[in-house]
Amino acid sequence: MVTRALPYRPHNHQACVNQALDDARHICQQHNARLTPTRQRVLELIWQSHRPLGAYDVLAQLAAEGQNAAPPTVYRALDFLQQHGLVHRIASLNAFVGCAHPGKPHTGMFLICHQCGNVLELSAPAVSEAVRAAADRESFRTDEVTLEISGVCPRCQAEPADD
Amino acid sequence: MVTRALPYRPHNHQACVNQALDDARHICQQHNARLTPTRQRVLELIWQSHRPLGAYDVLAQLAAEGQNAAPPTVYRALDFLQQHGLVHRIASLNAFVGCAHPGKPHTGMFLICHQCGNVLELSAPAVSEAVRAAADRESFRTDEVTLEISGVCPRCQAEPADD
DNA sequence: GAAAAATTTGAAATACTATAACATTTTCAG
DNA sequence: CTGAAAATGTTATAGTATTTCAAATTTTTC
Ligand SMILES: [Zn+2]
Ligand SMILES: [Zn+2]
Ligand SMILES: [Zn+2]
Ligand SMILES: [Zn+2]
Repeated sequence: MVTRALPYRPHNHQACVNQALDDARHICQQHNARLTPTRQRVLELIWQSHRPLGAYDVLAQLAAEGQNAAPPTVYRALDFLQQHGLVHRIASLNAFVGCAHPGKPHTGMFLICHQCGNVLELSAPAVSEAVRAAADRESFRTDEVTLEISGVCPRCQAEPADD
Repeated sequence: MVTRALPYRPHNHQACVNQALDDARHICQQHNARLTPTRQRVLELIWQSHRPLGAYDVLAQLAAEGQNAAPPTVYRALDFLQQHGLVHRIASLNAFVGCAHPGKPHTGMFLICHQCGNVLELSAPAVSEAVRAAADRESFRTDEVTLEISGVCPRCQAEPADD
């Protein structure tokens, strides 16, 4: 298992980006999918930090770079990246974040710090198991799980809390 | 504990509505909050079924009844109802559903059938516990949990599945 | 009960998020 | 090369939510 940096701790983030791009190239090759320049650029923009980015934020940055971009440009790229498990959509924020465990099957659980905005994606088998069990008990067939925890990360808890 | 009807089974739904209104009156009294006519009407509209309703659906129905209503009218009422734990927002649907356990503290877990659209709100202590434990392990302070399961309810699994 | 304060509602505009529809270009297999 | 498939460009529009300021209503205080 690859150890990943904690989003809210200072770290060599360029390593995160490089890893994400490597993973993406790998996965797209496996899937016979094309990581076109736009798709790759959107992925890079999403990975510029561990904070979820809105589609229109991505759009603004693409436009600033002189790219001919309209909303569908971004949404298509994001759809593609989601489909191949490279980014996740955070429903409670209407925003997108890079997947921390691409390739591995996982049901994401997101710890969202509403102070610093960073998101940590956990894979918590015990939680997934409990969710599955609860759904089973109702004879409910689970297709997708949205699990987003909003709160305060350790780093922000320690800080003076300016607001 | 009060037993509630299962959303996707035929039941005397008027009882659900009456219960919800009774609960609302009770809770608002306890909170020294005013269940004004608009707020009550919005709650009734939300409770017209166990399917989440979009804010603009509520708006359309209010308008059809001749009420002078604009988007803020509805969003204000929904905010109020959420604040007092009478309705929940389903982030993955941008829609609102009546709370099945008003008054009792609970972290909702929603089983959303994407075939019939009905939502069952579970209180699953084992899941809540697992979520809390996973967050604790990361020293993350949990404020809000969004847990939405999309899938197929027992009734729709049994049916021929027309689509 | 009247005046002041607080809460709620009305109304218009606007911001933000996402998709539809169709034309054009690029890629790739045969 | 050529035709089919995939990806992108472009314009318009749909859907969701908030900002702002004014007016009305309810509650509190005197
Ligand atoms: Zn990083
Ligand atoms: Zn933080
Ligand atoms: Zn019912
Ligand atoms: Zn169903």
